[in-house]
Amino acid sequence: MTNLEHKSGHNKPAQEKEFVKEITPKSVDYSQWYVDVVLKAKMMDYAPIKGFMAIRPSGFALWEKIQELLDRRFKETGHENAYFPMFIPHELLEKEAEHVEGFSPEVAWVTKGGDEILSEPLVVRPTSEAIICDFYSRWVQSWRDLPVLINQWCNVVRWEKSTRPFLRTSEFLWQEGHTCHRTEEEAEEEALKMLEVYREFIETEMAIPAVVGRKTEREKFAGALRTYTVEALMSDGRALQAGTSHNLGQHFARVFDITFLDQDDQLKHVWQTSWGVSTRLIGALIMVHGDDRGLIIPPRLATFQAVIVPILTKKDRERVLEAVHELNNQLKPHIRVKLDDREEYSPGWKYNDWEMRGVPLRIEVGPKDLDKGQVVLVRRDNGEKFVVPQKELFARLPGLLEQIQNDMLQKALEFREVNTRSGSDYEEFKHIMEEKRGFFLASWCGDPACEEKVKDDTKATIRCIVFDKKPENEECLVCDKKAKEVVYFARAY
RNA sequence: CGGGGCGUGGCGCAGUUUGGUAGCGCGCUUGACUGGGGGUCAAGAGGUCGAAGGUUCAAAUCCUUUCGCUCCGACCA
Repeated sequence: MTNLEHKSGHNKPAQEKEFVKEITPKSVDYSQWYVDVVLKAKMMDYAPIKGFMAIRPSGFALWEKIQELLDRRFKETGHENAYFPMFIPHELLEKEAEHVEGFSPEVAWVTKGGDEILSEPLVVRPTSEAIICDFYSRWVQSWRDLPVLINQWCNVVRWEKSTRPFLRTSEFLWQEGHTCHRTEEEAEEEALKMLEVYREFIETEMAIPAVVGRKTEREKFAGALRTYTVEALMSDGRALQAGTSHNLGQHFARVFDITFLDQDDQLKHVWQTSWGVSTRLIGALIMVHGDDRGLIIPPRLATFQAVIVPILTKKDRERVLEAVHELNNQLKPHIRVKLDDREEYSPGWKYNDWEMRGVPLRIEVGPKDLDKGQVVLVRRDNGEKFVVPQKELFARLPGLLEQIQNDMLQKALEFREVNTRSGSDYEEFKHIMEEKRGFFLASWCGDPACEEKVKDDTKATIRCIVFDKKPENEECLVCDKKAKEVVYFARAY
């Protein structure tokens, strides 16, 4: 009941007491820390329905930023946005056998419209392959109609048994790209291209280093030929699937009859891909960068990159206010800045509040600073505090924000490297999965039985099969057969 | 779906063992003094104790049923 002691404010070191007391320290209870952060930073609130949530403005702003930055990349790679219905006739979902088997346990049903019982029950989309393929079967006739490169931003519903804010909710927001191609090679290229878009986005904008690879049969998308994945390591040593890209092959094209007449006068099925990332990315952001004081948002993704906190004393109130308003106006064209000139909160209160919300940089301006022609800067990521002459501020800010972004990535990268281990000793592996977690790079024979055994023994799963890397004459980590693949193991969310 | 924890002012909790006038902290309101790391003082507002049924002179407290949340597992973005 350490947790309760903490919450009621007892038995805490004096040092900690100075800071945000509503947040349970990571070291005490990681899950509780996560929940405290999302609630206290006003990212979300629980809905009156299990597994559902409201995404509050400060959480949604992150999603908007993610949308903006990703959507730009989708457009650059030739994709267009569209929108498809939220409801899918059940018979459509049923067409692809593997697909329906994978999703039927978690679909939500609509059986009534008003007072009338529907003759054809509908399901709320858990993903849109089925309904989109139904459209594509009509839209695609000729090789001239290919490729189809469409994306949609929407919500989906999966009736989950256990849910956690952002990481797994029954309804979540995402984007799903759905493409059709003339050849297998082209589809494969598309699937890998979008995987790389995700990886690059997550690393560049979110400052989260990610490993990419292919999913095993056990872990792949229901109905896909191959599934590729972007995996990130959270600060508790568990892996999180941050994005997926599927080569669907012709599985859906066959059952939905998506055909085109090729130049050689042959009627052929298209080759398809689908790929997506969700609001789960927000969960990843929190768990990769956050600390005991709350969120830390990388500057490129931050709604506010810097917050100006004036120190308003009775005597100097007017001139400080005037100065910060001017500073705010000067900075506005160049960085996303917020002036917190509320007078009903003390500066110290604001420091804690903005730190909890993860604003990358704080700019303090008080009477002493005005006298000396300077401002005080405090970095959220490492707490570093330094004085900058006001004249230099303008020139230094962009570089400083970039520095913070880089340092955050570097820190996450180092964490991942320290927590990526490898070896061939199964006992050691079990021990590491139990004690330290993190990624474990090892060789695997390809037998699902070994994969299953690992899961039973350690709760870890194969997160992905590493691209272009084959074991050299090694045995499988689990059995004594010859290894075929190099894989990352980890306990996952 | 299994196992644990929890439902009491907006939030966090005490009170339940042993039935007897609903309490504390934070937040909120008003005012004054304050203001460089969650300020101080004063005066206030706010609760059918998750719901239903039962036992009793009397139920937050005992009994039965039920609903919800949450954590951990099994299943999944």
